[in-house]
Order: sequence, then C-alpha cells, then structure tokens
Amino acid sequence: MRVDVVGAGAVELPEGAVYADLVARLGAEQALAVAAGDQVLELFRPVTAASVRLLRFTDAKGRQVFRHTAAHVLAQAVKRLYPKAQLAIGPATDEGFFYDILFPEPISSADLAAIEAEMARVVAEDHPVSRQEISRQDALAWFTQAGEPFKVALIEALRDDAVITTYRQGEFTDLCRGPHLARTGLIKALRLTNVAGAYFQGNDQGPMLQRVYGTAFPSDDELERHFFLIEEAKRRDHRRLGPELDLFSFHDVAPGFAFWHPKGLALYEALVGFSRSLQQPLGYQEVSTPWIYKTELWQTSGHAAHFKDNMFLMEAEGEAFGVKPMNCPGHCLLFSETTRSYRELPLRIAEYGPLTRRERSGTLHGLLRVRGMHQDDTHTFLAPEQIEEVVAEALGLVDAIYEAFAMPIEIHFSTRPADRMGEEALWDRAEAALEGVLKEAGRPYVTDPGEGAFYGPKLDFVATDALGRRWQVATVQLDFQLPIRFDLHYIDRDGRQKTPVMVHHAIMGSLERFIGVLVEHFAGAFPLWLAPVQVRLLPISEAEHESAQGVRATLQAAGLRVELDGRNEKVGYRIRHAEKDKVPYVAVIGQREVEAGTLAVRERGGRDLGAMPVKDFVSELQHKVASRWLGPGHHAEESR
RNA sequence: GCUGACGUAGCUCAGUCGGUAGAGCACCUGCAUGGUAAGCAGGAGGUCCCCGGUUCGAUCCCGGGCGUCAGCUCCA
Repeated sequence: MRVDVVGAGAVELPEGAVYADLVARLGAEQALAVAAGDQVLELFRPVTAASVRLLRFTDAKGRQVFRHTAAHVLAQAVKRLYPKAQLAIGPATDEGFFYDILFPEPISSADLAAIEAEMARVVAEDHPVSRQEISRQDALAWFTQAGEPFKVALIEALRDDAVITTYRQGEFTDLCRGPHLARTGLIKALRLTNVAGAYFQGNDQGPMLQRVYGTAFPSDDELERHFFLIEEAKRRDHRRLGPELDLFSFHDVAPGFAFWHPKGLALYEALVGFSRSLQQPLGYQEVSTPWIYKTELWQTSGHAAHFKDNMFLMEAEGEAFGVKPMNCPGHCLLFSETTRSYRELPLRIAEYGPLTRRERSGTLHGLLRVRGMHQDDTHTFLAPEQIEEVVAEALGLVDAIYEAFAMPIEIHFSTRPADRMGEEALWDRAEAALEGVLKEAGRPYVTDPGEGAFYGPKLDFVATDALGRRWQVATVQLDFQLPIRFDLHYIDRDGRQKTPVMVHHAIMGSLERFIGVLVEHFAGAFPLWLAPVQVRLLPISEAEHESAQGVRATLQAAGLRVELDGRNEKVGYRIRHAEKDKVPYVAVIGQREVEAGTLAVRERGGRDLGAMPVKDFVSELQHKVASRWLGPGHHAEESR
C-alpha cells in the first residue's frame, strides 16, 4: 500500500503495517504521531489513511500528544503512591499538562517531588501504550469496580453513539479518547510545577479536586529553556516592577484600584495622548459623562438584568444608584439630547474617564484585573450602511496602535452569548456585518462562539508580547440593541426617523491592563516616548549644579521629562541608580561640558554617545519622541 | 465568590520550640568634590495585617475578618 507523506513524498508499505513502520522507513525519529486530515493517530495504529502528515514536538498537535501522555504518566504515578486517589480529567495545555485528582487526603506542593520521582520510574520502565475500544457497559463496569466515580460520570455524559476508548500503559488503564505517544519512555524531561484547586467540570457546588500541574519536553535543554522564560516573566512581573519603578501601588483598603504615582501617570498620559492623536483626526469628540446613575438608567440599558453582579450598587435618600461599569448608556443619553440629522453620522464620541466593575475578589490581579479602570472608550452612532466603514476604521486604529509597540495582533470574532437581549434577526445581521468586514479586509481570524457581549457580537484582539505571551486587549463591538432600548433616532435624508447602530470600541482596552502588559512587554525599560523620566542629569560635583539646573530648564521647556540627580554620591553610583530606574538617557555634566555647552550622553544599557551640544541633544530626543522610536534597547533586555 | 498557601522596616527576606525583633538594599547625616553600574562612617525607621480567645505573658497557638498569591469561574 502507498501512503503520501506531506513533505516527504510517497512511501510503499506492506499490508498490516503500522505508522511506526512508516516513520522508521523515513528515518523520522522525532515524529510522535501522524495527522490524517483532522484526525491525529498514534504510531501504533495500523496504516489506513492515504495521506498523512508527521507530527513532531514542534507542532502544536504533536506537543499535545506528548504532554497528554505525560498527564497519564502523572496519573499512573499517583495511583501507585495513592491507590485510593480518584482521577477526573488530565489534558495537555499550551504550556504543559495537568490532572484533576481527588486525593484521600489533600496533598501539598511538598508531595510533588515524590510523585515526580515515581513518574521518572514510569518513564524509565518505558511502557508501550495501547488503545482499546470498549462497550459502554464494560466501561461503566470497569471504572465502577476500579473506584473511579468521576470516570463513570464522564462515561455517562457521553453520547449514546460515542466510541469509548481506554488507554493502557503497564498496570495503568485510563478512560481517554487519546491520542497518545507509543511509549512512555519518550518523555525525557518532565517537572511538576504546582498544585491548585479545581472543580470537577467547573461546578463549584461539587467537590473541590486538586489540579496537579506539570510540563514535559523531549529534552532537558528544552525544559530548562521553558523555566528560564518563566523566570524572565517573573523578573518582568508588573506587580513587582511597577512599585519598584514608582509607577503605581495598591493599598489593602482599595482592592482592585490603583494609585497612580507621578511617574505612572506620565506614562498613562503619554498613552492617552497617543490615543487622542489618532482618534481626533478621525472626528472623535471627547466628552465626560456622569459616573453614578439611578437604577432606572441601568434598567433601560439592560445592565440591571445582565451586568448587575459586576456593578457597585448603592443607595442614597431611599433611591438606588449604580456606578458605571461602561460609558455606553451615558453616551446614548448624550446622543438623544437633541434631534440628530443623518448629516451628523457617524457621530463619534470618546471618553477616557473612570469605570468601576465589581470583579470577584479572587479574580483581581495587579493591573491586569482591576475594579477601577479607564478605557480609551468610544461610541460611534451610525447609519446601518456605515457599519463597514466604521468597523474598518477601528481595525486601522488597532493596527496603528499595536504596530507602535511591535506587538502582533490576533483577531477573535465572538458571537452571541447564551445570556443576551434582542431579536435573533438583529443578531444575525450584526454578526454577518462584523464577519463581512473581516472577510472584506482579508484578515485572518478565529471564531469564538458564545463569547459576545450581551448586547452584540464583537471582535476581540489578542496581542503577543516580547516573551510570546498573549493578552486580550482591544475590543470592537457592534450593537443594534442599545439604540432601540434608548429609543434613539436620527432624521434621515428622506425626512423619516430612523434608528442608528452603535459601534463600541476600546483599542488599548483598559489603560490599567494595557500599562500592566506594557511593563512586562518592555521589562520596565520603556521606549523614550513613554519613559516617565526621559533624561537624568548628572552633575559630577557641586560646581556644576547651577549649570545642570539651567540645562534642566532648557530640556523641560523643550517638553522633555527630566530629573536632576545632584546627590552627594560618585558618578558610578548615580549611573547605577539611573540604570536600575531604567532611564533612557543619562546626561553627565562636568567641568568640560560646562565650558563647552555640551552634555556627555549615555544611553540606557551602557552605550556612550559622547559629548554633544545641548541643542543637538534636545532636537534628537524630540525627533525620537515624535516618531515614537522604540529604543533604546527594546527587546528582551537582560535584567541585572 | 470557591479551594489552598501566605501576611515581620519603603523593598527582598531572616527570626522568636510563647518572654514585644534582625540583615541587605533604599532613605537621612557627616567626611571624601568625584568622569560612566555600589567610596567611607554613622543614623533613623516596626501596631510583626486587623479583631477576639487561650495564657502570668501572643508577632508566634486557636477562631473570625481583611488583603495578597496560585488556581477554578469570569473578563478590558
């Protein structure tokens, strides 16, 4: 029989061959499984497909097979050490794998070493993995007798016509749909990382299981690199760097709300300035609207029915109020203030003011998940035929902003959620319009069914940072509902009243979250245009203080953010501090510079630019700020 | 919100088997007036998260609360 192998041509195999034979014939030792269309098959399966693709660890699907088997090795080791432990589910994740287990007595992270050692034995024993198809009755009987109630529940939840399979390695058998590696011995490097709580099937009414996390690689080197990246992420953690760089802080009495220090606010203002510089030319008009409204408004908007659990509610003089979690209802009131003409559309409104959301306490996470935030929020009121134009414009904003930070963007199209309002026909129209714009622009995207907002479908944008981590940031939402609920109208060309459509968008999203992401993306070493302190002046001795103050005034007048470090310390000491504070430029002023009217400039990271006239320094920096230059030293800078 | 762990100086952390605490960095002062990542010496700084309980005595043990962290769920 002939099998086509993608990238390797056709291979002739004897009848009854398995995929492992195919791999051996090709000398492709690194292949972990094969893909035939959408199906991933183990190497021990008989060859049936006419065309296959080899899956290695470098393929996401190959990696998944590898780590899925690692999860089984974990389960096998656990059952050896804790025979009474009950297994739930154990999938691969992007970073590794986990297994949800109900232990007879809860274990702690101190127990992981023993489990890891037993896993190493399972790997060393190099068990072949095999697959069995099994009837529902047999499966139920087997797992009931084995004392695995979660497996029994999983089987009971399967559809009647489902093919039930088990996988066996050594003495261990697990309910599993696969696919798996052919042998446990392929898992050369693995480590358990932590243990945390998790509910069976996400049900917080059920028992709390323990989720044991780990990761696995084909070699020790790759495992080490993985943990190096994790360490690097820890060094960049905005919750550590933010307070260290004096950008922001949190206080126990205001959980989820940041204190913005002067330096953090400088960064914040630079970002808002950037947003304004892009949106104002497109016609966005900035407003400020109330932040507390009577419940009546939230009933009109639908927030009372769909978002109440995420709002801070209060009572005053016997009347119920809610603090705004979004600007849209206020902007709708603003729109309805006067009679609007089609000539005003699209009417673009922007607001950078505070929003408050009652996030559940356990979900708060530094700046990345807060209760008090500010968005680069806009609402555009438009005629239905303008949807494409306005959404395309928003796409342009997303591109402009994320390009400025060298962050690639991925688009997610989120469709109607279960908890929603409005007629299905309008949802059909809204979804078709959004998807149409993406297709028209030829942009790749993934569809997230059921992830839309309660008032409309949306485009969510996921940015990738310098460490390859992904962050949900921008959102563009289409909304046919609020204009109806607020009874909004405009007078069209034909003199008739018509209902506008709304587009909501926040390109940086929450500025809090965005700054948190940027701190980690840049490891706190911001490009010049964002840096809270752009230049630090460093007079060598007291004799140059007066001159340094003059230079400071000059730089400040030129719009640069400057600090003067005139402390009674040696130059080396103050340079060290400037580096730790990640200031882009240090300008040293000694006797020579005073006499020549120059500055001895040092770039962050250690590059000495030599002496240059103050004027030249100013104009060079102004140019770099205006062009939003990403330097100095942007990518993956080593922290020391 | 749920499960678990943690909460000591501005930061990172030590310590007290129950007798009210210490280091490094940061900060302040003095000496040294200095040339590109730590000069020398000294000083100040604490409600050991909060409230109760046990105890002659609690930062330490117990209970409750708050906060943080790791997850679950949710999300900009």
